[in-house]
Amino acid sequence: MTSLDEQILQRRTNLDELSKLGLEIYPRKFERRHTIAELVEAHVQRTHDELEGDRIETITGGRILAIRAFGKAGFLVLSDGHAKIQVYIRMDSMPELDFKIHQLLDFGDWVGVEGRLFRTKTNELTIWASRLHFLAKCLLPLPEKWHGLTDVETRYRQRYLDLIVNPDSRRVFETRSRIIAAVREFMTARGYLEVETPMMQPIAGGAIARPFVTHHNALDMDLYLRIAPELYLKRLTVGGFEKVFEINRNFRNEGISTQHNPEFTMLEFYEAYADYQALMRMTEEMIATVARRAIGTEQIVFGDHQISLQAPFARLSLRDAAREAASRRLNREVTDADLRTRDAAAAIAAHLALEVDPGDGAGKITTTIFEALCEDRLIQPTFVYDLPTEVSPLSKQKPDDPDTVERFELYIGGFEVANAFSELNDPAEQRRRFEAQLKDRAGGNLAAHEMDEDYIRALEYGLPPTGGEGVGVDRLVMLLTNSPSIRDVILFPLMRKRE
RNA sequence: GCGCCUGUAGCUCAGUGGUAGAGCAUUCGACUUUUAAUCGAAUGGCCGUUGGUUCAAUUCCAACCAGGCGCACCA
Repeated sequence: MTSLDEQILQRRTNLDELSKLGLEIYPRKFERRHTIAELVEAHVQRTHDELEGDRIETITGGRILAIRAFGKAGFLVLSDGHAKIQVYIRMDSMPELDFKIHQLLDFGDWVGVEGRLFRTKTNELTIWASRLHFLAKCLLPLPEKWHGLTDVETRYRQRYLDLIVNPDSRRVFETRSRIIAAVREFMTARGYLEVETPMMQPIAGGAIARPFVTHHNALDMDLYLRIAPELYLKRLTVGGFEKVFEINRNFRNEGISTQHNPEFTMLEFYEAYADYQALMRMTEEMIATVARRAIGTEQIVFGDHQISLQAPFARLSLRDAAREAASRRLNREVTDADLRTRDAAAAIAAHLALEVDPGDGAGKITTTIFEALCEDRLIQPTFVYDLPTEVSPLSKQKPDDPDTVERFELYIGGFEVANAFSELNDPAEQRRRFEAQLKDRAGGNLAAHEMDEDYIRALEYGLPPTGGEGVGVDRLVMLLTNSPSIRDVILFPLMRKRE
């Protein structure tokens, strides 16, 4: 028999023995007078003498995280997830039955306790148990108390174990919840309406990415899991909702990395009458505000870096960034004209040993140069603005420069956190952009945008000047919780199936 | 998809071409204020899977499975 089998058998035997004592081994409810967190918060400052004077009686419950038994007495450590408290068990302080229950408990079981608060010799806040109630059995052995669970695969596949034994992991997800609440509060306070748009879409639009395909049986229709809510949210702006936002999942059928999970959470919002400059100001305020509310500071530590999220953030044009980085790297002057000429840009990329597709134009190549040379160096929050039109099928061009759009990406910690632009609202130009994407698609780029006739029709009804933005919520959580991998901030990241 | 690394007890980790090791956990014994409780004893292994080399493989080699990191794709 293996150690695992043996330990499971022992726990089952203990459960059988509990049953033989006449207990309901899966009781239906237990009424707590206080949670453990409430007890700790209310009494952690109280001294031994104060507690003896007050005689505070409580009824509480939790999972057993430690058992230290010695003969006719012992200690349990109970957790309610937020806080821990010690319980003192004495044979002569409780009914015989309750003490027998104590002898059949295993690490991980759920119990309820009645008793009085006191402080031990070592000054630990403790419940002196007068009753012990069995609530549920943990039939499988838990990871070790001291080293905890470090195997990342088990942490992701069996997140419940991670949450039981690794308080830091639990804290990440509590912070995640606060971050999302703070974002929602920020948007709502600014008069934004929260909406939900389709996750299953007949045309996967609003981003450049490969979608997941699914099928509706009754309609016998293929559908795509959305890669972005963008085109639907802008339809709402056409419909007269001037400020809308959605916080929800997007699905992109692409590689997995420390910064990419196939499903990820995005805040996306649209504001009529705003342009990308207004969105930059709003974004830096939002990120600073959310950081303050969720973690209490704008100064964060991310890996080896100290990052200040205090507004205003740096601003850098993409062409300038690419030009300067390429000039430095090649040790010669690269001009703006070089980056705007296909052949010159391609030659520069070649010198930089960057791969360029034959179909890539000057704008795409400039973006490639930027991504290779600049992206991971943008540690402090930086708006990279004025992107090439070629890589921005839904953004509005600059009035004096049709090759450039009013768009920015926000970089923090070396990766992209947000992407925003003045929305293209000219239906004729939008049709031309879609057609360019179709050409790209015909050339084999499965991520290129499809034609969306209904979206063009919506624009024909009139989209007011509008600014729109997407914020990668998971990445924001990574930054604010100092998590190096997106999987550390997603409760159940996608894993390969295992038999 | 490519490259590098990892997989040994429930957990955390050592280790070796010749019958497999520790700590915690588990079991038994002692113990009525411990807190990584302590003390004594014991149990627990298809060394990821399948092949190959070898007298002999957990160890060397290959493929596969799973994971991590990097690249690519992208947010």
